[in-house]
Amino acid sequence: MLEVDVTMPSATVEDYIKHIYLISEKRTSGDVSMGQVAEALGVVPGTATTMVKALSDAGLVEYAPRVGVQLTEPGRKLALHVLRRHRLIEQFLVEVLGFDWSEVHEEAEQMEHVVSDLLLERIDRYLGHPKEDPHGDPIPSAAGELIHGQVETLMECPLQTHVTVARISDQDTEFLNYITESGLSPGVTLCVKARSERAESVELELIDSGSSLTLGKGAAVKILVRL
Amino acid sequence: MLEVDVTMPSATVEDYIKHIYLISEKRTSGDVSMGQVAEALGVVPGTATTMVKALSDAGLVEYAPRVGVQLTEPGRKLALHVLRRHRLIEQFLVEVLGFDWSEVHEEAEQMEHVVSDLLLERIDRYLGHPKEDPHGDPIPSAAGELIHGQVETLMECPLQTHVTVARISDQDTEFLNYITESGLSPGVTLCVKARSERAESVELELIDSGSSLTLGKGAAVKILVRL
DNA sequence: TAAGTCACTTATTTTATGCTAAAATTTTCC
DNA sequence: GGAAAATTTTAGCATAAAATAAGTGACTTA
Repeated sequence: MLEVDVTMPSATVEDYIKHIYLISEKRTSGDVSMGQVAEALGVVPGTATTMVKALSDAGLVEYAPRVGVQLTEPGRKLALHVLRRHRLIEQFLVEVLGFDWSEVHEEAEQMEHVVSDLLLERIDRYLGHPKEDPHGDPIPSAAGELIHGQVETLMECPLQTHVTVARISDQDTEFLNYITESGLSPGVTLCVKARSERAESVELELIDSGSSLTLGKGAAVKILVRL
Repeated sequence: MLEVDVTMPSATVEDYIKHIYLISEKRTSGDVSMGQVAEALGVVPGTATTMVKALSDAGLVEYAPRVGVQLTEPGRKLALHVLRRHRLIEQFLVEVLGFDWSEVHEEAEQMEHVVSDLLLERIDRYLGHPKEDPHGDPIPSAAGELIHGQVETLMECPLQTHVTVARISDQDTEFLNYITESGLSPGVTLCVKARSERAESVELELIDSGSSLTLGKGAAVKILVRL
């Protein structure tokens, strides 16, 4: 039986926890499915099930068979700690060593599992305690708190600016299906081209796909984005 | 049977090769014994034998049973590459992030196995291509060359200055035994307090042990030190 | 020169992590 | 209600590196 040591998590364990966190960040519902975990980690579903059960035994996640997985408080702490390492390293590589932001991910992916807390705090201090990494993602604090960039609805956010879908504040399946079909899933980057208060509509451009669409006010206020 | 992949050496393989290099640096004879390897790596002799045979199959070392092990050219290249990573990282931690030289070893020990060549060269450039690490050890070049700090005999080196024993230029067992018993092994730090050309002798103080001893010219010229 | 000792080698196991493949089981969706 | 999709289970494999313990060889010592 697979066992996980919480006091000295392996790189693999850290990666599982990190990805579970990142996936649940993008979701309205609390539970992350095994399929999503497996895909994120690049393993077959059976492998993910085994590992997640081990993580559950270690107290890092709560796991409900056939429902999904969710971080416990210790798990969330670990995830944020790994993310802090990753993002501070990326920021350091870009700011200090002149890397391009597109080059740093792989490097940070390796280093995040070996840098000590001491080194991390030195890096943090050197950078002047940055709040965001080169991709604009927030850097969790040493205490394990993450200040989300401020979130606005599509009716309030600035025009002609790249924003990222953060959350859909509606649980209705029909609506969520429509959102998914329109390509407005959390994490997608878009730009509000125009907004008409009179017509109660916003015109969007999806950056990744290049497509455009128009949304009514009722829908637009349910879509939260961050800058 | 244990196998070693030369194209992507594991941290363990890198550590074995590094230690074999470091041990043979300190020795006059070319061969490193399994006992020394085992002790340096903190494993039982049987483990060292198995690993060294695998390293031999991979072409990184030449191994003669019951005689010892010696790096091949590819092995030496790898050793110097690992050492370059280790020492540049140490230098970076001290110079840029304000670490104390006594704190950096453990950290570098971990990082030396994950930093990419790209990152390493950025670090090197940032530091202005340093020749030595915080401990005074030479940093091998990217091409795999190591410029030894200049070496002088105990009859030529400056007085009242801390120097490190680099090499004993004599193969005689008796003499080497005497050197060892006197505490003058390579790596030991000492200071030449006085030198008398007339009496053909030098008076030494061993920094680590605090003890003193006097050597005749004949012996002193065989002991090479670096600043 | 025989006996003993110490270092080393060999062969075998053990431990630790993770992974796959494929069958069995649930859920979900028409 | 039955097919399809997702998930879990079972069994086993792979890899990397370590330990154990018995056997070998070579120097030492009397």
